[in-house]
Parts: sequence; structure tokens; C-alpha cells
Amino acid sequence: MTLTGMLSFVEENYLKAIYHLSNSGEESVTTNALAEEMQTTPASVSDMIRKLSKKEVVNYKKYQGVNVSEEGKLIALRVIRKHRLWEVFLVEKLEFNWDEVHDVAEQLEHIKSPLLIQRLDEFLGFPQYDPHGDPIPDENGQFTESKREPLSQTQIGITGVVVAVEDSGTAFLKYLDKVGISIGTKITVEDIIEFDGSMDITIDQKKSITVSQTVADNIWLA
Amino acid sequence: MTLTGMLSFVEENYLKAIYHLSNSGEESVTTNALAEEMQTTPASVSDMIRKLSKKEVVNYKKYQGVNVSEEGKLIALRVIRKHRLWEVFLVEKLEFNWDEVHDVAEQLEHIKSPLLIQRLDEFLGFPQYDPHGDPIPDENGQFTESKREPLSQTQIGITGVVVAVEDSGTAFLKYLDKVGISIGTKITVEDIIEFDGSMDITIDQKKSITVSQTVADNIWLA
DNA sequence: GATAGTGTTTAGATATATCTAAAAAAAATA
DNA sequence: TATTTTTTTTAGATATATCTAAACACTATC
Repeated sequence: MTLTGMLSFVEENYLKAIYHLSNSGEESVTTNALAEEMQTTPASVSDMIRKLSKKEVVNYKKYQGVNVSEEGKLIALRVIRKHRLWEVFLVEKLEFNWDEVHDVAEQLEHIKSPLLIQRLDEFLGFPQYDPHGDPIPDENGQFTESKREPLSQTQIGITGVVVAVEDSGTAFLKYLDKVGISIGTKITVEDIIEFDGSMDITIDQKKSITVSQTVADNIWLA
Repeated sequence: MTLTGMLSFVEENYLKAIYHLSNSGEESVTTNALAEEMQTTPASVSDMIRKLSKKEVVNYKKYQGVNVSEEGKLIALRVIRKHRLWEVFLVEKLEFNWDEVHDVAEQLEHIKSPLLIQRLDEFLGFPQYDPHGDPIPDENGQFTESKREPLSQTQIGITGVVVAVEDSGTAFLKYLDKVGISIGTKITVEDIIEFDGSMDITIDQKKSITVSQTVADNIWLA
């Protein structure tokens, strides 16, 4: 009953991971990196890549790494579109916290119904960003890539607005809630500790805290 | 990663089919009937039943048919609950027609997130019936089974209100739209043709039409 | 440029869900 | 009751997605 070109859940997840790791489809992704990302073994990754390559959704030469083909990129972006639209739905309509949406959206993103996504988009008022600040691509995979940089690459004295944060882990988002950082928060870099890359920052011109480099890597400013 | 007792999509679908075919878990379901319902072979059904039996969600003795256990009934009813809540969402919020919701709900019913269903229920205002008039069980599988009978078993002269219709097929629901029958429609039985069981009925005391026995079997009145 | 080490792929195995074909059990019929 | 027919189950195969262990290919070093 599987339609031609129809990918399984697992295949869609691999494609999404390849897209993400390759920095939006440009760089080549190694087998080990993918295995780490997918929480599986390099052997399984090799098998799956061969399969995706046969379906022509990835470009692949043995031992040379892999990245998404044009067709694969569009498929990945459509899955990402669905993921982010569902996240908006969960937060805006069902009052989920931003740290509760990821796992549910990981399931909902695989529902196959173009009409559903079209109507959901409409119902939500055609949102441009998800609750973590990531842009929502349109049906054709187009989105406006706003220029933004990680907090960790900002200089002392610079003030920026948080436009996005990494959305994968609950723990990180709970931490941001605790210290009072969300999309739109104004952050000023007061000092950078060279030893470990941690930063002293001021939040909304009021509260001062120190954040680790790991944290600073996962907050984007504009 | 599969949690203990966690059923796959396919297993959930079998359980649901067994529950439906057994008249809400009372009668015994034959292998052939299940194969027909699941659009597969008796051999596949046998295999799956053995598996479900090992997981103790169905009661099964070889050659004696199968039905859901207490635990299996609750699982089936929770899947049905999800299916019907999603149908309400699609019709009420995303403006789907009642003949467009079934296939999408078949996918959405397998999403695993108790919080999602709790919030969805709340968001929809705790609906008691789905768009086809079927009752929505609560978290514990409880629902008020209203007394209703198929139009085909009604007598001449009787007037009833449509409280439910069979929801599985698009063609049937499109037909009901065409002739002007929906939930709440008043139907009066004018005549019953003994030869083929077809019926002359009046719709909302205005329009008169003739419906086949098959159609009459799939409309419930109260 | 040979070699040690790391990264990657293949070979072979397991579990799920399905199938066809054959065997076994139950039901229907003579 | 014996036999035929139908239903159901088992046996053996296929496809997906995974694994471990072994082989292979690149890279870095001496």
C-alpha cells in the first residue's frame, strides 16, 4: 500500500537529521555523526543511507559522507514545517509549555495529510516562527533565513534580542524559564571568561547572571 | 525503547477492529471476519492474534474465535476516544467535512501523549459525541450508550431523529450530504418495500426520498 | 611509502508484520 | 457416521529496521 516515493517514519527522521547536521543541506555528514544523532550504531546508519540513496533523496558516495538531494531537502523541510506548525498549535491553542512540545511534535510531524497541514496553518494564522523562534518553511520549503548568531559568538558590550533557542531538550528550556530568558528577551554581554567561555550577561537590563558556553551556544541573538 | 505493554500501531488497529466486530467486546470474532475487516489474509490474522493473546489484551482459544480482554477493551476504547476527539477537532476547528475526517483520524488516533488528549478534550469543550454521532468514551472507557436503532429496523409511521451514522466511508457520507441527511435530521418512515427492504422516508417533514436497505442499516435514530 | 589507527561498510542475525501454500481442525452434508 | 467443504492454523519466505562482529578503506604518523 506504500505509495511510490513515500518514506517511512524512520526514513523521514533520518532525512531530517541529515538536513540538520549538514547545516541546511550544504556540508557532508559523516556516518558516525548521524549514528550519534540518531542514537544508533554506524552499521545501522550505513544500511539506511544506502536505502535512502537508492530512493534518490540523499547524495552518497561510500566513505565520503552523505547529504540531502534537492528532492530530499524538500521532504525534510516539509517534515520540519509540520513539526513547527504543530508546536505552535500545542503552545498557542493547547497551552503547552515550550519545553513540553518537542516529543509530541516528533510524532505529529509524520501524519500524512496535505489538507490537514494547510488547514492547521490557516487556523493558526499562518505563523512565521515556532515557539522556539525557528522559522516555519512554506509548502515549497521556502523561508526567510533571518541573520542571527549564537550568544557565544557575541562580543562584550553588545546588546541583542533573543530570536531563537535550541528546541531539542526539556532540561535546557526549563533552565531558560528559571533564569527568565524567552524569545524577545534583551541580553547584554557584560564579560566573557576566556578560561571556559562562560559569559556574564544582563537580562532585560535588570538581572545579571553567568551562563556556560554550552548555554550560550544554544541561544541566538539578532 | 518500546515500553512494556506498549502496542504498535498495527496491534492497536487489530484491537480496535476486534472490539468493533464483537459488538463492544461481548461476542467472539472469527479469523475470517477479522481478515476481511483488516483487508489482509486469515494467516496474518492468526499470527497477530497469537501475539495479542501473549500480551493478554485478547482472550483466545484456537479455532474458537477471539475477543478483547478487560485490559484490551480499555486500550481499544482509549484509541476510539482519541479517534473521535480528533474528528471533532477536524470538523469544529479546521472546517473539515464529516466525510474527510476518517483517514486523518486513523493516523492521529495513534499519537501517544496523555497530556495532548487531556488538553485537546478541554480545548474542544469536552464533547460527548463525534461528528457522526458516536459517543466519546472518557479516559476510563466509560460512555453513555444511548438507546438507538438503525433506520432499517423502524416501523412505518414512526418519526425519529438521526443521532448517528456509520463513519467509515466517504462515499456514504457524501450521499447523505446530497440528500440532506445529517445529525439531528427528522426522518419519518412512510413505507417499507418488502421485496428489497428499501424505504420511502420523509426528511425534515419536507422532502420525500427512497433509500436502500444498506443505507437504512447505517443510519441510527432515537 | 609502509603501518597503525580510526572511521565506514558488509555479513550474518534478530524481531515485526506480512504473504503463499500446505496441514489440521471444525462444520456441513450426504 | 463418513465424507466433503470450509475455516483456521502452521510452515516457510519476504521486507523493514535494527544489532554485533568482522572486513575494508581512508588518514595520520613514523
